Amino acid sequence: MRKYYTITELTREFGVSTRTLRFYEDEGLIQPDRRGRTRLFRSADRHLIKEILRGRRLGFTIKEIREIIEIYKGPPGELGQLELMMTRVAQKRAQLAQKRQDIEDTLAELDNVDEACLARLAELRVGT
Amino acid sequence: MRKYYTITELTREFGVSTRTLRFYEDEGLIQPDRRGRTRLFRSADRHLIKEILRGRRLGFTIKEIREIIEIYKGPPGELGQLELMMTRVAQKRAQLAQKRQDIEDTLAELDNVDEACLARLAELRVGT
DNA sequence: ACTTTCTTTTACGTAAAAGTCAATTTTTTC
DNA sequence: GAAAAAATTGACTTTTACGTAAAAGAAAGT
Repeated sequence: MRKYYTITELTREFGVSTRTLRFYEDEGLIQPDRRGRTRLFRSADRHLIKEILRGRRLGFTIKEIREIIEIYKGPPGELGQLELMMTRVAQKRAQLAQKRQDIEDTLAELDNVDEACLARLAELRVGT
Repeated sequence: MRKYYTITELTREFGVSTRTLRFYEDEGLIQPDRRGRTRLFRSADRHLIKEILRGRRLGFTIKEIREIIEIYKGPPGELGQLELMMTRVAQKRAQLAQKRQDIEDTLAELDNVDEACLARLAELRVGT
């Protein structure tokens, strides 16, 4: 485990710009250390960035991503808090289930297209 | 099967605004008929709207959604075309696979959170 | 016919999520 | 310790995906 990552190391690893990481910091999604004014990212930050980008790929907004991250941070002690948390988890799970269904549906349609293509290819080979 | 849907029927069914549907028309994603200047949507359009919204939920851009739709429209005859098409299908499939993986990963993390919550709840019941 | 409710076009506005540019530090390297 | 390379901040711009408002043309109920 390394101690710190520089900003450019991470931009290269994840294919994002420094502006993007700075933006995520402004949004409170990550809190890199500072040495003077220079940002020093720990592996916790690196992991968070991974999660942010995952959320982004899934079409979650920054706000939604923040919600998810706050869930991870989360389980404090109190009972009411815990119930709230579990409600949130259930909501996110539902959103993800919807997305998964959307993916299955889309894949199914692509399967059809693929089959149609293959059928047409077969016809061509026989010589329509 | 009904012949036509009005724009507001569809906005209500899908929970989108008229502006949104007109925007999709401007973008060439749907092509409703016209009686005079009034739009008349057929079930083909209705189906396309479903697909557009599915893509939207998955975080695809309009451009990407258009690509998918054009794939569906597609299999013309020619060989080169078919190969291109199958390449595109493969690409979309890869994107969807990535998203699916992202979903599984996120769900796994939510499972952890859930377990942590349950464990803490159990502690509380015993009386920490 | 009259009012109400829809619908259309045109055009400007906006929020989210960065990109870009410029002007400084800061850090690194020789 | 000076020059080069990397990082920072702040401001402005851009793109996407619509929102909103205005003005006017149809449709439908009464």
